[in-house]
Amino acid sequence: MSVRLDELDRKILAELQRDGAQSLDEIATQVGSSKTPVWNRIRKMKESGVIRQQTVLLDAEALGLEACFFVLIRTSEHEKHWQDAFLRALHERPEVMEAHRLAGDIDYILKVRVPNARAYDVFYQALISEVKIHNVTALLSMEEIKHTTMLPL
Amino acid sequence: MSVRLDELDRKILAELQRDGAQSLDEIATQVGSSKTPVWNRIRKMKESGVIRQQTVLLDAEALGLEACFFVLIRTSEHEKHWQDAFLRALHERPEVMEAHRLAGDIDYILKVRVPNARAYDVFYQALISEVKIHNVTALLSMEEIKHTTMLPL
DNA sequence: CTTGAAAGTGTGCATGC
DNA sequence: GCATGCACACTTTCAAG
Repeated sequence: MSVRLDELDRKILAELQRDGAQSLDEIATQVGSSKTPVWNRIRKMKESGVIRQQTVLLDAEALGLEACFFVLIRTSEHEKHWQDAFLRALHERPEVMEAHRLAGDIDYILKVRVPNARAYDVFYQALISEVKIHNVTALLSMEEIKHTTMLPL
Repeated sequence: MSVRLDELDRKILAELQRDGAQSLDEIATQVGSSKTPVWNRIRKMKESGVIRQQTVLLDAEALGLEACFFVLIRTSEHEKHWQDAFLRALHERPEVMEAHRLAGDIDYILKVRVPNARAYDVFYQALISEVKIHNVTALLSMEEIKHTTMLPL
């Protein structure tokens, strides 16, 4: 899975993470190189999947998504059939921003963004009606202290 | 905080979230409009902060960041002085991808990305030596089932 | 909103270091 | 490998209808 990257590659990635709208010339200047090598390296990193996607980050509050919950899930079901249904439900629902399978006594954690607490309840009721879940704890975020997509290089 | 957006604005945002590298012409075609109105709306949404950042998403595993922890924190300290120090520590550490202040008996949740479990321990020891923390539970992610930055519009 | 035009950028190639 | 220059098509940006 891991790919070999040198200092220059990492500098380029850092610039792209910081601002993905920069021109090749700007990036080349920032990293102390020139257009051709920067362009070739970016192309390779896109092909190899190190760079997965170019996107914009939106302001959730400005869009009226004012509630964020972390959902801790314990299940008694561990068969493949159940898991498939559960994963499908997570992928289908756009309010599920993130989902992880965990080690330990909590089986899954979700991050869910919705307009308000009522919308969370609608989501929750729909989810438990689709798949059997043993135990759920919802943690309500009062304040997003930090949120970054910039991976440490 | 909330901004009024019409159908066209939302379609534009959906396209930008899906692929932030598209040209104005492509977006205009996708949303059934033309370059100038699309350009004006994007400019306004950048100014108003609805569009916060343009960036690239990298593959954490390919970069050797193979461990992801959710950290549940209870604290006994609730004075401003303590909180300032804690927030500063979180902002300074690049491995902290996300941090929320919660309602309920758990005070904070963090999402931390590191190369391996050893690196998490280094982070953890450094954090508790900097600020006093009452109780910590770390949840280790075995598998990232879903991870999206695309907000539901 | 549409047209259109000027300035800037991405992409690719060719040269020599 | 890298820097530089060049070329063309495409894109952004913005003024005027």
